[in-house]
Amino acid sequence: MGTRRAIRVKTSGLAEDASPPVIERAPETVRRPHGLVERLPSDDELITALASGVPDIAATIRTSNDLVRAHYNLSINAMRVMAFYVSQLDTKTTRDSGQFPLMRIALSHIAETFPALASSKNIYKEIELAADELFDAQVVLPINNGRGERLRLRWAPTCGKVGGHLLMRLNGDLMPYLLDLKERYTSKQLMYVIELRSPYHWRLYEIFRSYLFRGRCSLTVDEMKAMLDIDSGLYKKVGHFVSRILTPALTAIEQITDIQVTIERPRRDGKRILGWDFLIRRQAQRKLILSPKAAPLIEKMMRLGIPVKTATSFAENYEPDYLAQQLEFMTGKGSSGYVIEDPPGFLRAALEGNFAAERAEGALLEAAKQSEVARVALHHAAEARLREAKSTAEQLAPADFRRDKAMAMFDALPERKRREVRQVFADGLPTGAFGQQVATAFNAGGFENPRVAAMFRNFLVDHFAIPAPTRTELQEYIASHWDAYAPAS
DNA sequence: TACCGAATTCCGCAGTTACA
DNA sequence: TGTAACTGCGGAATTCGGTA
Repeated sequence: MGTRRAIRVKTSGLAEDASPPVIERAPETVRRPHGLVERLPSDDELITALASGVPDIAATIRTSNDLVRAHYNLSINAMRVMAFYVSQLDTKTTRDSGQFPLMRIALSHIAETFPALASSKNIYKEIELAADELFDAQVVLPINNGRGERLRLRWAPTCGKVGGHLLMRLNGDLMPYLLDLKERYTSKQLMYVIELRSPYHWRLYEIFRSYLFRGRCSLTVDEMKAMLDIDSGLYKKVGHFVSRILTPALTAIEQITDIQVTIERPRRDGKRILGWDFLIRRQAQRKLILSPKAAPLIEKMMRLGIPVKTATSFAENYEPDYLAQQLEFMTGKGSSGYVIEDPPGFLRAALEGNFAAERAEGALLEAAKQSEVARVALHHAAEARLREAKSTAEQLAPADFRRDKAMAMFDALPERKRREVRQVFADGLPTGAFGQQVATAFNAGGFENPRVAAMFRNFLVDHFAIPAPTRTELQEYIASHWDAYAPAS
C-alpha cells in the first residue's frame, strides 16, 4: 500500500486565501473487487483547469435560449458560481477534450467578482451551500421542439469546496447549451448581473434579454412561473406575482442591467389576467459603458465596490481623464492603509473636491520644507483655493450657502451617523444658554442658529475629505473651535 | 343595476442582509 | 451586536369589471 501523504494543490500564482488548500490523499493505489490494482489519478490530473483569477466583467457569456428558458430555480449564489465558472471556460480546450474541465476556483476570486457576496459574513459557507445546490439541483429542458417532452439534467455532478477553493465540473450534457453557439443564444455581460440580488431578477433578465432581438415578447403567468420553477401553489393571485416578482424584477433590470422592460398590455381571458405583452429595449445610456475610455474606468470603480449605477453616473458626468485621476488617488489612498468605509461616498467627494489636486498640493507641502520656490507655489495654490471658495460663497446668499453646502454634506451621511453628529454636538458643547440653543437646533435637524451653521459648515469644509467624521474628530473640533463661535459674554 | 369573481391594496410575519 | 432595510410570503378588506 502507498503511504498516506498530504499534497499541496498547485496554485495559480494569484491572490491566495488565508488557508491554502491541502488535500488529504487516499493511498495512491486501490484494490478493486476483481483483484486488479489500479493507480488513482493525481490531483494535477484531476484538476484540468485553474480559474485564471477574477474574470473580465465586460466579457460576454453566451447561453442557449433553450437553457435560458428552461425550468429551474437556483439560489442567487448558485447562479453566481455558475456564471463565474462559465466565464472562465476556455472554449477550444473544452471542446477538444469533450468535457467540461474540473476547475479549481479560489473562493476569494468569486467573492471579489460579486461585491454583494463579498460583504457576506460567511462567504465560505454560502459558496459551500451553492456548491451543494449545483450538485443536487436539476434543470428541466424542453426537447423535441418543445412538444411537451422534457429532459432533466443535473448542473454539476462534481462540485465541492476544498479549503479556500471550489472544485467544480459542469455536467457534460450541458455543453450544447453553453459552447459553440451560432444561433438561438442569449449573450450577457457579467457586469450587468453581478449586482442582481434575487435569482428571480437574474432569471427574468436572461429571459427578457433572449427576446431583445425581437424587441417584444408575450409571456403568460404560468410560463414565467414554470421557467422560474415557482410552485403552482405559490402566487395564486396574479397581483402577488406582479408585486412580489415581476415589478421588483423589472425595476432591478432597469436600474442595473443594459435593458429596460415595460409591460405593454395584459393578456386577458375575460377579467382574468393570463399574461402580458412586454416591450424590451436596450438602455441607451448603458452604451456608454462600452465606450473605449469609460468601460475600464467603470470596471475599476466596480472593483472598488461602487455599484454599477453609481459608476455609470460618474462616467457620464466626469471627463475620463479627471475620473481616472481621482480613481488613482482613491486606490493610492486605499493601498496606503487608509480604510475607505464608503467607496461611492469617498469617490463622490474626491470628484467634487478634486482630491487628486489636493494631493499634489500635499506633495508641494513636503517640497516646501526644502525649497523656497515650492513654498511660494504652495502659497499661491492656497490663495487660489480660497478665492474659489469665496467666489462660490458669494454667488449664493449666505443663508443659502450654509443650507446648501452644509446640509447637503450632512444629509449625505447615513442616518446613524447623523444621529451621532447631533449627539456629539449636543454632548460636546458647554452647558448654558448657547450650548442649549445649539443642542436644540441640532436635534431639530436645522441650522437656524447662524453660529451652529457656521461651526458645522466650517467643520465639514475643513474636513471635506472625511465623508463620515468620527465622534473623536467632532469632539476635538468643537473643543478647539468653541471660543471662535461662542458669543462674547 | 345587482351580483360574483378577479384584481388591487394594505397589513403583518419571518428570515436574511446591510450597515454602523 | 443592534437596527433598518430588503425579500418572500399569506391573508383580509376593498375595488373593479364582466355579465345576466
